[in-house]
Amino acid sequence: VATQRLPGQRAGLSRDDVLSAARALLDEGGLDALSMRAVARRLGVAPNALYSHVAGKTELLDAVLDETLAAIDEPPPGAAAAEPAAAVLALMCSAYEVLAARPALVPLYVMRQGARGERSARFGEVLDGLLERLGLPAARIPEVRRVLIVHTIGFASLAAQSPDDPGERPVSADELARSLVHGLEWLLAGAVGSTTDAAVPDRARRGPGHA
Amino acid sequence: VATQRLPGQRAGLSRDDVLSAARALLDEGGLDALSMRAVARRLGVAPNALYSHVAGKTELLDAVLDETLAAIDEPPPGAAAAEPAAAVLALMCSAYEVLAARPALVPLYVMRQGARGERSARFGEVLDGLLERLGLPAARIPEVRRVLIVHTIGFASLAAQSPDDPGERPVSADELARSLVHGLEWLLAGAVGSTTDAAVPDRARRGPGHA
DNA sequence: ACCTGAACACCGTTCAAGT
DNA sequence: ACCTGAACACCGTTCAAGT
Repeated sequence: VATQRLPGQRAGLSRDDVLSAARALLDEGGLDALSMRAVARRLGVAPNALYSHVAGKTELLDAVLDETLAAIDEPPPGAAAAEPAAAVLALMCSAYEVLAARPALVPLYVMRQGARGERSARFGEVLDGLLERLGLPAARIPEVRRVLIVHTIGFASLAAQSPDDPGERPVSADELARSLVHGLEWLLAGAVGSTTDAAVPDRARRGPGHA
Repeated sequence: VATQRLPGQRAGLSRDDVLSAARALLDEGGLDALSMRAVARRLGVAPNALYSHVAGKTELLDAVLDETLAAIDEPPPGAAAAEPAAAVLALMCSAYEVLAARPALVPLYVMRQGARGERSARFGEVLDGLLERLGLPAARIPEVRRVLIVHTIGFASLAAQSPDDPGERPVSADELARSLVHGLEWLLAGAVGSTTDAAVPDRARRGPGHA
């Protein structure tokens, strides 16, 4: 992108160029590597050129974060209707994987209120729909949504831990994923059980270890 | 602390002075307000003077974080033996309150692997002891510990959200605390239930809403 | 041992100016 | 509308020097 330009010539930058450069820096060097000046350097422009396409660093980070959430797999409508509990598990696991794949973003997701972009909103709506289909009364849905998301993001942030600290036991990714699912099942069973006692299928109670 | 000094005179700084200055900045202006130079400014010394008492910013933050965890209330040995489930709830609620009271530290706690100081280690040991007393087999304790801590830190980070974003519904502190406890109860019930089905007392199943 | 002056290599953001 | 030069007010950290 850094083709030599004479002074006064346009760089032909687009907002997407800025976002992808930011994403690339994030993946290569983590959150520390992502500075406005580094993005500009990578694009071959002056640092302040970015402000024509982005309001500031915060907006840039929010955009990258929300864009990332687009990769979350929504459960097919059929599965949502037939097995809502399994669909919740699948949805949360997908969110976990998406965030764990871009570890540097997780602390950001935590620092903010969980991102306010449209992808994030969509994720919440899909989850709410599944919880409704599970038979939860509308009044309990915000709490259960909160609990499930906190759990999932929390485990994503565990998975995102940089291996720069060799002193601690690493906790294999496998073990972490199993704990994630176990916790989700316990939370779901508790949430549903505190309302009706027979609304969660057996397989969401036993966990994958017994499959 | 910033008494006028002639050049060449000692400032009489101690490591504790540096830590408390850092804590004060953190409480007043959040994580952004805590810079080495700001700490030095507040103490009336040159920025590099701090490096005589602290290895660097990271070590300083770790020290403040771990010191904060000292405020977590350990359950009295009697309660731990008689009502281990209730003791777990009390322990986690105390940790939640301590972290929620110093909101700026929560993202840090999340970004690191949950702090590696001795207070943090002590917290883990106490929790492990309670889980053992609950009747959990040793092999399942790491997982349950992980799940409970992720849940608690996650809710602390929710509670720590700065109110700088008036667009979202605030979610009252009360509502948040209730969700925290509900989630803890669900997780405990699930963890214990997946082993023995009668080891968790009724009150840890019903939740505080029915008290 | 503890502290300062000066410096290095960075930041995010703004302002005025150019095309 | 898009970009640059220059600047402002910051960072964390290091090095040599002073007492």
